[in-house]
Amino acid sequence: MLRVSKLTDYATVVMGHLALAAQQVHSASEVAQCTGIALPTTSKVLKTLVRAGLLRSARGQGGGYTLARPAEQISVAQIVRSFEGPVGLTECGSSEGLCVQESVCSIRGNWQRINQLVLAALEAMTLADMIRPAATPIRPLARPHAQPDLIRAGIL
Amino acid sequence: MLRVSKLTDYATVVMGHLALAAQQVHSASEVAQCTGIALPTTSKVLKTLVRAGLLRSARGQGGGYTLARPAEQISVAQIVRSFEGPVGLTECGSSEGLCVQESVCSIRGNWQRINQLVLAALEAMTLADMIRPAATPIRPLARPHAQPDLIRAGIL
DNA sequence: GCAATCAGGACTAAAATGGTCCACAACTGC
DNA sequence: GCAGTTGTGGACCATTTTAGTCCTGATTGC
Repeated sequence: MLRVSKLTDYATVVMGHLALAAQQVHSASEVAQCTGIALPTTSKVLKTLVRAGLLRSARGQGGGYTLARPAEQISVAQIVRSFEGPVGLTECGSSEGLCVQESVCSIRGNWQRINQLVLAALEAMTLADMIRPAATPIRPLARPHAQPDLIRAGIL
Repeated sequence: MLRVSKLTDYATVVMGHLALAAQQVHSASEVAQCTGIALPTTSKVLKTLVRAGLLRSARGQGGGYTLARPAEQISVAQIVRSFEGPVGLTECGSSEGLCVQESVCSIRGNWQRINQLVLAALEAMTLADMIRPAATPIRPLARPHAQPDLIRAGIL
């Protein structure tokens, strides 16, 4: 459904939680409790984020997780990539002989452009933006311009 | 992997094929042959597109499929929606008690904004654009044509 | 040493996806 | 009206992906 996996979704929630108290160390069980995500799953998410370099971890008593960088320097795209791999709406790379016609190939090329737009959207939003209440637009101009598109498309 | 389903991918190829000779009627087998997609699958895709109102069909000898509207009036978003349902990167609607914290809720809200950007990108690209050769194929960043799209969408 | 905590990976269950097939309905041409 | 062609709708199955759990081991602090 053109959707991000649940793990990715959890990851943004988890990262958001850590970002709210960025200076302190959070254990997996604390994060699980505060976010309402089951502990084993939370743990899995945290481990993945460490491997992706977005979190730092410390073992032993008093150990836990902290952001590897300030929230302003962590983009949603980075979080998504940690779980979904390189962002790409179509397979494209793994061609299956579909590209027998130039029409097909032009379509593939154009999918790339769409990819770039999506990627740019994910790149532009930082973790710091995510924990900011949604009502406040990050870029004041974004709203008024996006709205007409939606209306034009008959979605709203 | 934040990707559109294969059926959706096929659909853009199929729609592209029909758009290249929009005035003539294409049978399912002709489309299958020209696109290289297996006939039963092609048929499934075509049926879905008819039900979505993007194609018109005619039965019997000399029957087949044609675009319901000019290619300029068919957006990629409409094609995607036919197969993926309403575009949304996160579940959000089907809340599972994750929204126990305001931090979480702000994150959900911000996901909505990302959704809107993605949607705008899909909305902005029409079928007519898709069959136009991607002038400069597959080069990340700074393409003269992509740039205005990003600005219009409020991303840059 | 012991308890707390993360690390890595195996494993399972459930769901989504892709793909095929069939019986039927509608249309065309003769 | 009949035969052949073409779309319709839905059932069905195999495969892959995803989500989630659990276990064993390593590291750290007291």
